[in-house]
Amino acid sequence: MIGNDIIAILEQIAATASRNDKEAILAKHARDPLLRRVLTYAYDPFRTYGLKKLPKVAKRGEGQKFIGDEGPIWAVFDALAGGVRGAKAEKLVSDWLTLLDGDNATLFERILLKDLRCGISEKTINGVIPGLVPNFACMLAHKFQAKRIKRWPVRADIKEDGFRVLGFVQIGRTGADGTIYDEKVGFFSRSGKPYTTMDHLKAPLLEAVKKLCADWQSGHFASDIDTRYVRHTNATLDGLRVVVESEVVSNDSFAETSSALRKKDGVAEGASMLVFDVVPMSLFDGDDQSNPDLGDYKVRHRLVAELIKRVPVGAKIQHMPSYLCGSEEELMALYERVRARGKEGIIVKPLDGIYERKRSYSWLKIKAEETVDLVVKGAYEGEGKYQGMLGGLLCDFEGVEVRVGGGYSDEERKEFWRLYQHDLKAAEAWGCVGEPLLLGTLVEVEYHETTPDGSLRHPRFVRRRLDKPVADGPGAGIELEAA
DNA sequence: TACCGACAGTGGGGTCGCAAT
DNA sequence: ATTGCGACCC
DNA sequence: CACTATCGGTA
Repeated sequence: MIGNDIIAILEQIAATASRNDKEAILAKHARDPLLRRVLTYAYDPFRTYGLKKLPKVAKRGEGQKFIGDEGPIWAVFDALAGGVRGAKAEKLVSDWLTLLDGDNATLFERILLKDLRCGISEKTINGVIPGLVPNFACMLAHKFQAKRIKRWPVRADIKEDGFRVLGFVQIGRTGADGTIYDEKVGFFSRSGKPYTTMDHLKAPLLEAVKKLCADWQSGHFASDIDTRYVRHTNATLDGLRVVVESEVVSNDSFAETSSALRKKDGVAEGASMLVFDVVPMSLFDGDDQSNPDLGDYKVRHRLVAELIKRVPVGAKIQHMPSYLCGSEEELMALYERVRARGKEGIIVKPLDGIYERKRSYSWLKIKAEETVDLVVKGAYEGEGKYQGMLGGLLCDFEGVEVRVGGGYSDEERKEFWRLYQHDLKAAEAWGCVGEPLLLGTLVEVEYHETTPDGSLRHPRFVRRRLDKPVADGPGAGIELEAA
């Protein structure tokens, strides 16, 4: 196949809204090497190209093409993925854009933007061609709904406002089949990106896991641990290859933690690792999202406790506090207590819950939601499927401009954009906004919390408040943004 | 038949590194 | 030194 | 992180 064929396939996939049809088209061409390479280069999250806006060039009608899955063009992607940036990168891209013909240039652009624009992504692709696109997944929570709780009591873990860190810990050992497993520890984010600022926690964590496994295999405390889990951990290497699930916080502030963890050549000295789960690493090896044989949360919670007991003194590795709750009332009372202690909220987990490598209704998060009414100061257009309608509203929050870009229905995006255009025209015609339809009106905005800069974290539109008078009178304080 | 779970695709504040200015 | 962009975290 | 829209399997 050549690039033109790939574009034709992408058009076919884009043309149908049916997910089954998209999958069928993918399946039909699943063996084509060019398609496979295109899908991988576009959707592998570990390949980034450093360009979100592509250089404009005068395209030729006829020119170079993608031919099969080989050729010099792939070196361009590899160079960008390898870190080539700036003018050098821009020249590479614009040179190729002038060489490629129309379809092939389009394909080139879509891969670089990491969006083939046909309504498929890593999940659908891997569903049809298992393992084609590299990915990483860990367990995540849904918003709390009481009806999701099937049995009481539940365990409520504290939810810290920090960073999810998964520690992959492997103890050096020769396996039954002779495979040699190195001794190593790696820290990763919830999307599988490595953290480099917590190397000082590797040795103590490794030490704790080693002791845990030694005591485990000597039958030290295994008698009261779920037999399924013991069988797995003793009969396989899983006990020596574990993933330690934690939240890392530093200096009691999300911004501080963010700064400490992102520094390129830094050590997050103040970082505390709050461990809330331990899972056999084998669960992360294959495509399976879960394995009921790997123990329920009762077992894993106990394992975390045993692990933490074996952490060398002084190392900032602790057990995330958690509490048993027997009713919804107890949950809410606990939530209020932890909020009063400055924590973000709680994560509710069933005692018999298995670890699932996906967003699961088994974990339910409760966190703060605040509401405020804001004056609309401006608006901006959306992108992609929201072109020609509202992208978001510019709102005033105590003198700080907050962009509110989510929460609208598609109908509201169209309507608000119309109203905004009307207000702009009126202002142009009369030099002022006479009776504005959108500008100067109130909208209710929900958010998580205020930020240190005085803005809103996670702002989203709830509804208009035309029923409520604007504090300073209708249309007060309107300034149209400069063109 | 009506509901709901999984996906895709929009959008936010804030932090860093890097390249251009 | 400052600014803007891209990648990531939430 | 937050949200909405859609398809298609389930209840």
